[in-house]
Amino acid sequence: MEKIRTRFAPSPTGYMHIGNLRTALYAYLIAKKDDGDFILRIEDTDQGRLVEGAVDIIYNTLKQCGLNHDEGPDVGGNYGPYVQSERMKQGIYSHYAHELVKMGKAHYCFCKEEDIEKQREEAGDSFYFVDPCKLLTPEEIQKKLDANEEYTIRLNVEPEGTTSFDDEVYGTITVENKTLDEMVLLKSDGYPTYNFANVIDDHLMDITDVVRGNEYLSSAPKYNLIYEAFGWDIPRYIHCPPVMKDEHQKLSKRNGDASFQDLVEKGYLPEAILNYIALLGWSPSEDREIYSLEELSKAFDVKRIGTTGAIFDIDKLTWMNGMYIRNMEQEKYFELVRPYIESELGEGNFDCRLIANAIHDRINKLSEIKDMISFFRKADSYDSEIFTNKKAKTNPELAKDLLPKAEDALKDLTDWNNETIFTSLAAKAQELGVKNITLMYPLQVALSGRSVAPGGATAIAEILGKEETLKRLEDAKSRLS
RNA sequence: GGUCAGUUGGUGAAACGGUUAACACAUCGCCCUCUCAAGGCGACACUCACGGGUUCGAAUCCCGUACUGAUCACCA
Repeated sequence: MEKIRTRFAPSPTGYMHIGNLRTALYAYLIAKKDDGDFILRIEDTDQGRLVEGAVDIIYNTLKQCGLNHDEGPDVGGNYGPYVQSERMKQGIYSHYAHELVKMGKAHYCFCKEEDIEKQREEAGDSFYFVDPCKLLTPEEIQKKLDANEEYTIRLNVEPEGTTSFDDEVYGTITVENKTLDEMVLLKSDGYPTYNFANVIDDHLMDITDVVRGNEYLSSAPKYNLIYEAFGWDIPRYIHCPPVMKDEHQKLSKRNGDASFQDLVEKGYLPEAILNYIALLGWSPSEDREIYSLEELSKAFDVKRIGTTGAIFDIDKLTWMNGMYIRNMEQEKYFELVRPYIESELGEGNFDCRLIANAIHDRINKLSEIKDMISFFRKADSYDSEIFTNKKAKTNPELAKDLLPKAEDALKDLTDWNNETIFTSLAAKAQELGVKNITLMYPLQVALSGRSVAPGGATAIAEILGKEETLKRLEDAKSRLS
C-alpha cells in the first residue's frame, strides 16, 4: 500500500485558531493511523497578510500539541523547500503554468483586471467571463509578449459538460462546467494563485490525502480540472465541516474568538483541547470520549467525520479539562499546579502538596486556582451573616457560641493533621450533641472567610497550621462579639 | 441571484429500513458528605426542519418546500 502523506498548509497570518488546529489534527491523525507522514507547508504567497512571528506560533502550537511533523521548513525533508515563497523563487509555479500553456491546456490572458471588473459589474449575476485572449493567434501573442505586456495565465475550460469530484466526507459532487470560470493560475505579478500553488505543491510533495475546510468544497471541481490538465493522479479529498461559534458564525480570529493560545492562557491543557476538538465533527465508533493523541490516531476514521458544522462548547471543554486534571499522574499534576500555587501564596509559606490535594477535584482549569486559594494568605473579609447556613443550622449567634468550643477542641492538640483535627472536632460535636457540620461550618468560615472553600474546615486548618488557625479563630470571635 | 452542501433535545452526537431514538456536556433532582467539588443514582427528544411519496415497516430511501451555510476574485 502506498504511504499516506498528509499536509497542514497554514498561512502565517496570526494566531492559530481552533478550526485550523482541528484541520491540522485530522490531517495528522489520518497520516499516523497508517504510519504515514505529516508535512508542514507554509503558504505565504499573500504578501499583504503576512504577520511577523506567525510562523513561530505555528511551530509552537504544533509542538505543544504533540502534532510533530515529519517534514517542514524547520525539520527539512526530501520535498523541500516547504515555504511557498521559496518555491516561488525557484520558479516552480511559473514553470508549471507555462508548461500547461505549451500543452494547450492554458492560455495567456492580457486582459486588464479593471476591465473584467467593469464587465462583471455591468453584467451582474449572470456574468460569465469569456476570455477574448483565447482567440489570439500565436503571432499576436508573441508580439504582446515581446512588447512586455503584462499577462496572466488562465486555465482552459470548456463550458460544456460537467465535472465531478469525490470527497471522502461529502461524497461525489458534480457541477456544470459553465459555472466554473477560466481560473487564473499565474498572476500578473508572477505569483501563483492559491489554488494553483496548492495543486502543484500537493502533487510535487506526493500528498495522498488533502485535508481542508469545507469552504473549499465549491472550488474543489476546479482543482480536478488542473490535475486532469496535467494528467496527474487526483489525491483523496477530505473536506471538514466548520467549527462554529454559534448557529450562524464560524469561529474566527477576526472576531477575536478563542485561539489555541488563548485557551492555554485560560488554563486549558493542550491535550484536553486536542481531545475535545477531535470530537467536534468526528465521533468514534465506540462509546468513549477521552482519548490521548496516540489513541486518537488509532481510533480515527475518516468515514466518521460529520458533514454539519459543530458549535464549540466551552462548557464541555471545561469538563474535559477537569477530567484530564483529575486523571493525571500524581507527580505530573503536582508539578503542573505548583507554579500557580506558589505565584499566589509565595514559596515555602504553605505546604504546597496539601493545597494541591485540596484543590485536586475542584478545579477544571488552572486559572481557577488563584481565586480558590487566595484566602490562605489572608482570610476574606466577610459579613457575619455568612455564618447563617440552613443545612448546618447555624447563624451568627450560634457561631459565636460554637467557635470557642472548636477552639477548645483544637488548642491542646499536639499532633496537627487532617485526621487528628477531624477526630477532635467530631468528638467535640458529639459532646455538644450537634452534627459535625454544625461545628465545622462556622470554623470553615472563621478560617477562610468563605461559605464555600476547598477542603472544608479540617483541611484548611491543617494547611494553615495550628498557630494561624487559632489566630483566625480569635479574629472571628472578636468580630462576632 | 446562480451553484454546491447541510438540517436528530440548549450543545457535541449515535443510529448504516424494524431499538423504549445510545452516549457525553449543560440543566434539574436525590444519595454520599465538615462547605463546595469529585463520585454514585435518576429526570430531561410521544420524536428526528416541514409536506408528500416508496415500504408490512422510515430519523434512516425518493421528491418538493423552508431554513442555514459555503462559494461565485490576478484573497488565501
